[in-house]
Amino acid sequence: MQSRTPASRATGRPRSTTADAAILAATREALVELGWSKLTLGDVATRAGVAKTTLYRRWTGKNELVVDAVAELFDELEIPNRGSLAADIEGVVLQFAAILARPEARSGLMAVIAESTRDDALRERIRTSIVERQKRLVLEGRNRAQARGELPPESDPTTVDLIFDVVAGAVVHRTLVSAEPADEQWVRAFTRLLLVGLGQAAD
Amino acid sequence: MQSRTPASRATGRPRSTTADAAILAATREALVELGWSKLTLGDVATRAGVAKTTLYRRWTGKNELVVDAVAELFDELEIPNRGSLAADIEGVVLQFAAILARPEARSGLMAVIAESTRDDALRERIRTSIVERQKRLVLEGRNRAQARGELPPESDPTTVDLIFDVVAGAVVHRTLVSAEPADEQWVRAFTRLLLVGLGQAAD
Amino acid sequence: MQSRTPASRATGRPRSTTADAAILAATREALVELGWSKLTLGDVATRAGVAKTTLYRRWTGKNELVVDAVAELFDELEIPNRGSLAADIEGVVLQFAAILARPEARSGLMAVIAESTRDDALRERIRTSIVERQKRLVLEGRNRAQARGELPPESDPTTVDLIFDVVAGAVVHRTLVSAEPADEQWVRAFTRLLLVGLGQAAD
Amino acid sequence: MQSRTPASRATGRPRSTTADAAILAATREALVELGWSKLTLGDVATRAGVAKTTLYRRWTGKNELVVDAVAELFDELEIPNRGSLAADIEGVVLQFAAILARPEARSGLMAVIAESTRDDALRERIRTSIVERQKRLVLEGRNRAQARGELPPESDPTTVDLIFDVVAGAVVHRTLVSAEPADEQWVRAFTRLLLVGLGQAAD
DNA sequence: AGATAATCGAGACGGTACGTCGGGTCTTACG
DNA sequence: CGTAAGACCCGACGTACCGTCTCGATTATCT
Repeated sequence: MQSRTPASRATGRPRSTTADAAILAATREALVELGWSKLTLGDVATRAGVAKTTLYRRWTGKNELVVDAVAELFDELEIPNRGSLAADIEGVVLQFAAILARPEARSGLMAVIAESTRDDALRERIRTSIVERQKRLVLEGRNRAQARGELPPESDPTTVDLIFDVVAGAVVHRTLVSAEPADEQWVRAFTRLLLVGLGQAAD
Repeated sequence: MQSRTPASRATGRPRSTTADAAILAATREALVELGWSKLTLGDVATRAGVAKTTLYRRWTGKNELVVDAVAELFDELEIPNRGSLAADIEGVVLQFAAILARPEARSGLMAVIAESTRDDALRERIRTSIVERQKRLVLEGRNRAQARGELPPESDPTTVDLIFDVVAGAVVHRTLVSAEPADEQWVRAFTRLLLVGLGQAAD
Repeated sequence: MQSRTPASRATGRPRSTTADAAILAATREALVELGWSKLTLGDVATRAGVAKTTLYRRWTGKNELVVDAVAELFDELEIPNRGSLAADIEGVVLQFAAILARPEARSGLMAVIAESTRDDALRERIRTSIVERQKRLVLEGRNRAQARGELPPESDPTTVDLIFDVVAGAVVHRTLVSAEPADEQWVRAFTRLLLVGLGQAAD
Repeated sequence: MQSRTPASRATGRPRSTTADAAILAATREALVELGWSKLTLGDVATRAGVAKTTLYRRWTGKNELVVDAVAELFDELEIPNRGSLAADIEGVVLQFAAILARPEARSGLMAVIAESTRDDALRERIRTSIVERQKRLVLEGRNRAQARGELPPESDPTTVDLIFDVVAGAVVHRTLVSAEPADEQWVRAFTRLLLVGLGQAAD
């Protein structure tokens, strides 16, 4: 995840193998307690039982560290096989909402996105570590729905991006901006809208 | 916008009436040049030709100031009357995307949302100043579509919230997270998805 | 004391006559509680029940105000007639020491002297308001001693200055720098030294 | 001079050894140019080529810093051996007057004394760093005069304090309060007064 | 075994911005 | 005009973190 250069490592004391995980865990812990803006790297280092030097040797700054700490959270997402497209969508959206309900995800994710608007390297890191990695969910769900015959065998690749933006964007907006819970009722209404559209939604 | 108490202002020198606008404009200018994280209140004060104390007398901190500075940007949004619901949606989404393309909106908006995850007062301020204020667009669009007969005369109030989250969330996610432009082509695809849903989208 | 211009006062509301005394009293009170460096003019104004404007209209700054407030303290000094030069000296020195034991004199006096090292106008004000005004004590004491025949009828004017510097300097140094009390025992030893000198002091 | 704890310094980067001297020199330089009240710690740090934090790590505030900066000035005092007590006194008093003629001593010394009237720790620091340290001059002068037979072999310890207060006080008062130069003529008259007293001074 | 070399904890370093405080000025409405 | 109130600009305060650096002490691999 961070920019190691394992090739040139021949001699000298090797880096502590446990430090990385300790630092990322300490980062999430600090995010929960303090939030993004009050999180300091000195504090993270102290929590991780590590010197500040060690931290800076592995990450270039606060942004990169938090991206890595947050990215891991989303790896636990999985699209369930509930027998229908609607049920599958509802399942994964609920999982996503559950992650966004955790404070380390809430403040960490939005903050690095905000920073990324002025930092191309950071944006790329986010894209690689989070966005592209989770598009697998949309792909898998579509494949399954096509196998079931619920969706036509289409192959427009931009549709995946569109759906990802709509699903992720709606859940994020609901939970973080509107600050309302994405509970089962909301998820059902959202899924219905996604499947049949506005025109038929009122049937 | 900021917490004035105009009732109790009887004595002493009155607050400068021009300072507010100058400060908000300076804030947007600084957001463009520096972005959220490098924006300092001292710098904003200097740009506005105002003392730091004057700034702190009116806003409690960076977050509140930026919320107010950004909120004004969205007031220029208007839902056009293009004759059909699809065309109306496309029009307002394009306007929204245009605002989000401006750097002062990009970094400012996301940053305050990030901070609001740990600050209830800030979240309320965002909700009042930005979110609720712009829901008027969804309401007006729906009314117009119902008058045209494009939508059934429905009155579920949560539908407005849902649509707002889906539209705003999708555009924000597209432009800021996926970091792709919300151009005409994308907007058309998104509007189609919104109107007819996934099931019919591939016709 | 302060720079009034009573000639040109013809029209308009007359200055409050009680304000001056209230301000000087408030200054001494604040000196006691806070000391020189923590004394603020805003606080003095509040204590005196007066607006800051009123204060600045009458004094140009903190230094001038404190000089005036402190100068009044020394006006109560009087050289007693105890029948002998030694007794007279001891009496006036004890009075002087008593004034220097009061906190408003301690911190106020030294502070304005310190400031006067960089401010000629302030130094002149101190000289006029305090130093020259109290040299009357030395003159009177010498005249009385000459009348008694204790001192030869000398007329070197610089001797007065010398004695004043020695007496005032010694007491100030004893109380403020060495921070020891100028009690009766010390005053007796000092007077003996002053009268008969080091050579005979050990008899 | 400042509160080092050299015992506990085992780990971490050691403090810069050159910084102390640079800071004290910068302090004296700033005292000359600006005087006490306009001297700022930020400016001193800049002059010394040092960060403000480094300065605050070693001194607790302006007062303590100036005490140390000024105290060094008096270390150059030495009582000369001119063959007689009178000549020795005149010599050291002239040296003392020369130091007090320097602006860094004038405003710095009086200001810290003024502050010390409200700050016991500061008073103690002044006493240790300046007053007690220079009493060596009186002791040495007395010993030499006793060896010469000019003074009786007396041993009252309070006499040293008394003489110190009288000499230091008189010179300080002459130069800073009366604001007249302590030139050779004045020093001669003062020494005569000190040796033979008022009674015989008019011979 | 000893040399070499990169890592480690610790903490001082030069900076930058913070949010507050006080100084002295100015602008109101009132007397 | 004087006054009380209080906003104004300005500059310094002392603190907190930043990211870098310099230590002595480890802990590996390579002679």
